Amino acid sequence: MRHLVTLTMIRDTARAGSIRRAAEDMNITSSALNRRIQNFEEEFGAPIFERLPRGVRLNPAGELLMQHIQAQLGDLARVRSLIADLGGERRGHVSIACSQALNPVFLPREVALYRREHPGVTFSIRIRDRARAEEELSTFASDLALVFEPVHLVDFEVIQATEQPVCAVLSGDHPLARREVLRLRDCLAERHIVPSQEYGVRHLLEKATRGRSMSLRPVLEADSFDLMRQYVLYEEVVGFQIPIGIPPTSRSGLVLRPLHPGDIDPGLLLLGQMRGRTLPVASAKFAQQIARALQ
Amino acid sequence: MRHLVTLTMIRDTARAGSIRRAAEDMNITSSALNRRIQNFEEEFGAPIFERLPRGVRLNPAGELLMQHIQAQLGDLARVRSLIADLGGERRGHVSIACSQALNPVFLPREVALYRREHPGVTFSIRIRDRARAEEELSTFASDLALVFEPVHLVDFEVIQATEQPVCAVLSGDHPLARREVLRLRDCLAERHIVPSQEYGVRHLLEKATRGRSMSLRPVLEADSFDLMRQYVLYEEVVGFQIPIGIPPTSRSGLVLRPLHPGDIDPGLLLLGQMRGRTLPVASAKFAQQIARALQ
DNA sequence: CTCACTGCTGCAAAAAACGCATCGGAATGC
DNA sequence: GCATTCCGATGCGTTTTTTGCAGCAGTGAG
Repeated sequence: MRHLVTLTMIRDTARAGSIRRAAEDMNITSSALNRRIQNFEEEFGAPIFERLPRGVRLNPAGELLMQHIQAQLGDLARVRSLIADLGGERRGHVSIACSQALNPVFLPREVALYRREHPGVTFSIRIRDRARAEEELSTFASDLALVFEPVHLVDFEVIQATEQPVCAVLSGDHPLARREVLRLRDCLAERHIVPSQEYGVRHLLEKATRGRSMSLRPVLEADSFDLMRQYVLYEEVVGFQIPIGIPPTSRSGLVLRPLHPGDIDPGLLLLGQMRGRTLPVASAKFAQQIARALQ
Repeated sequence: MRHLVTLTMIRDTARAGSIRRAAEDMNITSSALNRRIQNFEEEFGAPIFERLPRGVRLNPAGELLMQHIQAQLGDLARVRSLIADLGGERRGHVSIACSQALNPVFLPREVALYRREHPGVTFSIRIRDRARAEEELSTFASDLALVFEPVHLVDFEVIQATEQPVCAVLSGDHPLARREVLRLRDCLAERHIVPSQEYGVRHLLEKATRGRSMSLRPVLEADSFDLMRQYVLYEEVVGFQIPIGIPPTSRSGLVLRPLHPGDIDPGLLLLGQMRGRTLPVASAKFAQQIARALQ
């Protein structure tokens, strides 16, 4: 889109933090980019960049303009998607930021299901921790976010919510695996492994232990749920995850046991979008499908 | 804004209904405009105009695009207004579409009041009947609409509502002027004048007479409330208007008498904006002021 | 100090947009 | 039924805009 090049250049320059660097990235000379920016500022009536000795940075006006640019780009994508849709092509692109837990089962299944109906639709999936996932929405980098226990819900408009209780993950050989329901205290008495700070499961675990003469003493702390799932097969430890992230009961030797209700609060898995935004058709339809699946 | 010229040209072409005519209006040759449109359609990936033997017309895709263009232009105006505001200049522009009734007193007073505080803010006021006023909102031609008894409230987001009873307007010499409260039946027994079809007052009058053995037999039907106010001073007739449109009781010889409650429903004077839209600062502040004044 | 890196600017070349004249087609007037 | 009128499209030469190149001045790190 010819009329948007200046705007996207401004956006990329702001991201790169320097005109020269940005120019290099987009394979033009810095002078060309510099002039574009200067001309834009002149007709815009106000400077949008602060000139620093080490590069440029958006000033407050620029920040405002940047929001406008993002919104414009997003809306244009939405319009194109709508138009493709009325042509009966059902093309489009869905970008979604989601927690790691959705990785192994849920998301692959849902995406495949959707693409079976609409082969013209493409996807980008970005695995992000809950804070970053919300950021993705407000920068228009993703249309949707599917997060476990989001942090600050401003600008996050909930489309669908489901409770997900924290469960213990262990090997079938583990002594605790014989019981149907586990107490959190018993789990923590064993050797255990927990996700790192930025994840919702960890947050809920800390909330559950705080002020109850229990404490987390993990033998392993990791930011990969997949790794932790594998690890319980190698050492006799207890892991913690939410059911949606566990592959179907198979011969993997992995066992999932609910924790006693009352020992730990269930968390919320939320599907959401940027508040007030109108999503492209493809994204909106996919959101509907996921919402149904979550119920 | 250089990057918007193609978009505004497309908009104006759609309005003009023909490339040649539009090109003439904007003082360029038709070939230049034609090429712009062709190039845009090519990179957009779909035609947006239907080529007719007598000109062009937007196709469905074009209609969608047009909404996008309007939204973009509106949002850019909002951003500029925000930026001007953070510079402490308090500049901006307010465009408002309103019923004729607000003409003589209310709007001039409120605009003057606002401009006393913020001399940098300019106004456009468009007098429109209620249907057109709502149209203005959805085409982004006006930020605000202040209308008496709007027609179809979709896309019309009410900011403030006030009841306005229909009153009789007559000369001080008129026989009915001696009574404090008038019956509608008595008024219609006299020679009377009414606004034309498109106005809310007329609508309420017809609603009040329908099926009650009363009927409107106006000696004069006009689309100017000002004219009708003047006319009652020249002939012994009864006019109908809402209080907000009547100049303060003065030596004009004009008398305002309420109609008996129950004879006719009061109408609603509504201040509204395009649903879901974020208004520029100046318009939002002015809307607040008007909302207070209406209470 | 040197060095590296920044944004900025004169000038010529390349690219894009424009005006002019004209074509073919479809509705309108007589 | 034919001339007229109005429409969008297009080839071509000219004008305007954008770009690349090279070099400038300023700033901070080592």
